[in-house]
Amino acid sequence: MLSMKKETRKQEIIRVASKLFKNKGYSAVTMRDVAKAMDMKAASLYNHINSKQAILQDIILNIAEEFTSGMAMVLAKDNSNVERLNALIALHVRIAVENPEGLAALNTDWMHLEEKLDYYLQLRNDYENNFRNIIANGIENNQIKSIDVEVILFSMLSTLRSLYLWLPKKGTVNQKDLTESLAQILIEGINK
Amino acid sequence: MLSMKKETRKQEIIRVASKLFKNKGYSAVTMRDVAKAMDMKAASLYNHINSKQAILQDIILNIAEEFTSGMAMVLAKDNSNVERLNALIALHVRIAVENPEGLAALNTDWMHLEEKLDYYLQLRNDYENNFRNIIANGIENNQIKSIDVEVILFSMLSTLRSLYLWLPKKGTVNQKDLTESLAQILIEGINK
DNA sequence: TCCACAAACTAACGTTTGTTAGTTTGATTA
DNA sequence: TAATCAAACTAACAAACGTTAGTTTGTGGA
Repeated sequence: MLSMKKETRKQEIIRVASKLFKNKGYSAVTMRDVAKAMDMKAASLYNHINSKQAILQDIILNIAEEFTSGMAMVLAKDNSNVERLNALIALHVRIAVENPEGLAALNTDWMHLEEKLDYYLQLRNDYENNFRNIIANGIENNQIKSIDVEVILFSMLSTLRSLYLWLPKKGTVNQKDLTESLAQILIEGINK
Repeated sequence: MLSMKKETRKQEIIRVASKLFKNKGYSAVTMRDVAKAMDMKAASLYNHINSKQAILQDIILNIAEEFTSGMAMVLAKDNSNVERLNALIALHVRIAVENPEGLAALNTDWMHLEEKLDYYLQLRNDYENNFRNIIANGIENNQIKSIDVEVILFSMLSTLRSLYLWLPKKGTVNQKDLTESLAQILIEGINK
């Protein structure tokens, strides 16, 4: 009976809210907007959630922690640096396919986290440091071209972090194909 | 006496506002925030600008039109497709260095354009189509690897559009070096 | 049948929002 | 000196904001 649980009303509100957040951003979405999308009155939302801010925290921190544990699994395996980069590409694709709306909130509304802002920034910073170390290690060991580490890092992260933006356009995505195409482009380049 | 004009009060407000928009987003910035940053009262802003919305339009449309004319210049020259991609990388770097705050508004707040939204989307769509055609042409002529055109397009655009995010971290940037590193990564890849 | 409880409701609150109207100030020009 | 004008001000507005309090409704178990 694994994963047969029905979505609670709270989870439903958070899911609907994250869809609205994706379109207009956290600040431009009102509790009355969320309520209308749920077909109820704004005050009724508070039977299920504590505050607007709590919705944002739930959305963003769940994903941030998913990235953190994903990175931990990548580092746990004894793979080459390039294989690790491939695994990270797959991680980003998987999360983007599963929850593009949540990723939108994470990418564009993280600065509206209040009490949890520092915690989020810590997770993001740790993640970037781990990513950076893999690239730097690859350069040291002559597996990756000797280009500015920061430029490589942010070039890869920019693409991977923007996946949520154009992934929905493609209807049902073949996750494996997309991962392979991205790996090809990000690692081997496009020049023939 | 070229380019000796002093910044008008209106331009100053728009510049200050775009800096605030970059940090918190258009919706989360109030006219009183802008006023405080200008060291005046909110009502006084209206001696110089017509509305909050007009500020956003000024910021975004100026940049969008700069991309449009930049693309036109790239297409005007009789270059190879790969050379054209290089020129577009240089275009994005140049605009990002000149006006990272404005680019932030364009990338994250374009959906809050009201009357001008359709016009903006038309410019963006045209730009993407031109970019896409260059890549498709390169594949047809065997200059670019035969990978899904959409994946290549959005991989490149994601990186170029995110430049404003991490460019300020690097202090004074050597525009030429950055352009070359990016071209290397985006076109030749990072694998050795 | 009665009770409990989840989940909706109405009504209202204090605050903040973008914006307008009318006024004052201080420097430049006639 | 008097007139002009850009650019600031004070005061206020109606609307929208997140949220709270207290109440009603409908369903399932004792």
